[in-house]
Amino acid sequence: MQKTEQKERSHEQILESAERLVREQGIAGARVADVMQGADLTVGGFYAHFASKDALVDETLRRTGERLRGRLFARLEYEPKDDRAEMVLKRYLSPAHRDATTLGCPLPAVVGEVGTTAPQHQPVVGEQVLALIDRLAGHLPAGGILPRRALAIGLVALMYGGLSLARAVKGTELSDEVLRACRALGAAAIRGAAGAKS
Amino acid sequence: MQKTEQKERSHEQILESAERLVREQGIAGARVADVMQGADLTVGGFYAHFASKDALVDETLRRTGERLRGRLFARLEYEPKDDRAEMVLKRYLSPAHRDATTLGCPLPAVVGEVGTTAPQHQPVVGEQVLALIDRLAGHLPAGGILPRRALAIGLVALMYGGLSLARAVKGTELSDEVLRACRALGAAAIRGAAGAKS
DNA sequence: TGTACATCAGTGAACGCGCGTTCACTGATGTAC
DNA sequence: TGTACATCAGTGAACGCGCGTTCACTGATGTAC
Repeated sequence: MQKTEQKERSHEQILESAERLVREQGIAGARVADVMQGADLTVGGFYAHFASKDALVDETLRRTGERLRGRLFARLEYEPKDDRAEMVLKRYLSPAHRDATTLGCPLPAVVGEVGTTAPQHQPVVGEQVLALIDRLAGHLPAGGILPRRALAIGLVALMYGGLSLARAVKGTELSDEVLRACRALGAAAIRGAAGAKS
Repeated sequence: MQKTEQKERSHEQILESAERLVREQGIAGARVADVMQGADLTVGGFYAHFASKDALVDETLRRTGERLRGRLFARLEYEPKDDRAEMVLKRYLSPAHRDATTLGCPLPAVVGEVGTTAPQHQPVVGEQVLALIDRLAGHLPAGGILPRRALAIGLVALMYGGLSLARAVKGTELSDEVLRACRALGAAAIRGAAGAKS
């Protein structure tokens, strides 16, 4: 194996390890030494790949955001157009997504930190939230009770809020109840908007 | 001043300092030394008042939760019954509440941590979320498109999610937009439920 | 009433630990002649 | 083709710092006689 090739592989593995850890443990919880261990490397080598932990976290947030959107909006072409937004809602607010902490949406783990102790990541998180809103808006009906974009924003807040609360009280009855209630409220909002259209 | 009286005063001041810091900086960000400094005391005295930082945080979360509900549901008797839930929604999702980090809802600062690195506070957070849901449910119409409790849960997730996102992107256009969109979506859900009733 | 002692809230320095970051070094790979 | 040297990804120990917690001590307040 070539040297550069080897280094790119390591770089990739560091990022993948970071993606898992940030989703699971948040920003502060994803320690550099643990990230490197998860990539089968030792701490010292980290700074040959990234300028700082903050740089790694920013890159990681971009990638987890992209991957989330990829999974969330995948294979929608087989669904009727009017059902697609609700499909996304159901995927996001599923028990499977709540429990898949190493794979799912990173927002529940990081939004609170960005609002408090990690404001340096605000730009990236802003970008990712916007990207999610735009993508969802593309599957919503226009001319409903709410402007398309407003509905998309509200739904993203509902999804993020519901998933975060469900994860925070994971293991209790309330956790499943939160997911169900948010799916129902979101679906009603989407259908209400579609209904008001005709 | 009597000794016990003095100690009670200090205890109270420690708690008030912790309430401010936890809301502003989250659990990890509210350091024991800073909490004590905020109460005009030094670190060493802390353990005469609380068994551990975790114990302080639990107590703090109970108190900030109670205070939030007090403020959020205050003076509603002057509003028409049907407008009360919407009033609560507007108070929670106001720019003033977003900016009042030392006084407002503690959930945005702590829910993420409880879901990741601070699961020991799950029971208290669960209690507080439930209390908020119950209180809000009391102001919602029965017999709507969603059961009262489900609507209350969905609204709490929407409010928490909207406020958290608005705080995370504070200072950008998106921040105000999130608050507005969530208010609109929540209001539509409440009115929709009320409308379906008659 | 005054004096000696007991109590105890709070102090300040230290402890152990974990974190992000740095750096001298290693050893495998690639290059020059 | 073989040998000497250069490169560089990764190692592992150390650095400085900050955290939660502990503890010997202080000094003001309260009590006994």
